[in-house]
Amino acid sequence: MRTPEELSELFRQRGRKVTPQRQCIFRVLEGNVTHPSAEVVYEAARAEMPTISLKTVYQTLNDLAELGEIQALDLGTGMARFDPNVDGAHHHLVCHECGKVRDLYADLDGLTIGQSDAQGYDVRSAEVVFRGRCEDCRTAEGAGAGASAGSGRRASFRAATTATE
Amino acid sequence: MRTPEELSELFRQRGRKVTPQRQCIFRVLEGNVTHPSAEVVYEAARAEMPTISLKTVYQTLNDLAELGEIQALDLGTGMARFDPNVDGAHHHLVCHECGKVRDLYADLDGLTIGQSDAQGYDVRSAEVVFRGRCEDCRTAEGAGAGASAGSGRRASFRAATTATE
DNA sequence: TGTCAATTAACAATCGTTGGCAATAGAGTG
DNA sequence: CACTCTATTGCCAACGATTGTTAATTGACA
Repeated sequence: MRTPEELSELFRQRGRKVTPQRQCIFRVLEGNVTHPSAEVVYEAARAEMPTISLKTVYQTLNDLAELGEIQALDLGTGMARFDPNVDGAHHHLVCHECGKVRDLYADLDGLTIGQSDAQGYDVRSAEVVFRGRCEDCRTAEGAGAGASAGSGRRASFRAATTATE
Repeated sequence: MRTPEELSELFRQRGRKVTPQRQCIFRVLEGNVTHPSAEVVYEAARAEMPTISLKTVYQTLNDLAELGEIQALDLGTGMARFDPNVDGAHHHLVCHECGKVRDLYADLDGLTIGQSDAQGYDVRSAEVVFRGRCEDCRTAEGAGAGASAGSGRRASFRAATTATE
């Protein structure tokens, strides 16, 4: 996602008006690595601007997604998550317990399929979602029995991590 | 997913009763590669058993998912899709236009991450969802302009296909 | 045969999200 | 500055998928 200033310019170019509400949402999203839901963006925005409405938040998030400045993610957590990081080459680690999401910068050059394998699909994107329990959930609750240990998992591509909530 | 007979046996073992409704749903799912939604299962079941209720369908699908006999998928199509194929090693091609899903049997040995990359997550599963427009949607509507052609995509793993709806 | 789970119908309720509406505010343009 | 037209707000209704409730009935299994 671009900077709030650049976004303002972009909105103007597209005939959209640059309102304080929208600027507020731009700021909330700037550098946000928590993959927030609309509700979370709403709360954060209200901290600065108590009268902002949930409607406007949804509206603006959709506008941004339309412009390709953020990505709406369906990670199976029950609600849309919005990711200002549109750098493409990253995927997601999702905790099935608390819903926490972490970015996974992975060397997934291999993650494309040839036309012959695409079964006629015009493939535009490939998303990988890794699911498991995050460290917090593991240490917090499951103090006793530890069945897993992730025995045979192989590391087959390089990955670099990035924060999140 | 096992055969209806085996499922019946399994249900009895678990103290669940084997009702005609459940058996009907077992049959609907047997060999079903269409990744049906609950509603679709409901319709198919009603063909055989007109009085079956949607509630029972949801109940039974959840039971089967609990037992690991089917997998509930969230493919971003707005509703849960149920996959009797639990063979693990396959992923999905989703048409963002009509929602059609195709199995993609892919050689994705590479699709595991090492403990060091898992950021403390106890990773249990990795799903890959490829999104695009299916052949039907492409030929049907987009007769004229064809911008794409999927220029630079590389084929980097073998994939075998499987039917779907 | 008897018990207890399962089913049914009909309906309310949930949750995330979108829509309508009327009134007001305010951004952009001239 | 003034005008216009979009945006915002508040409030509430509605959506679609799913789950819950209730009470009455059915039927599987021991």
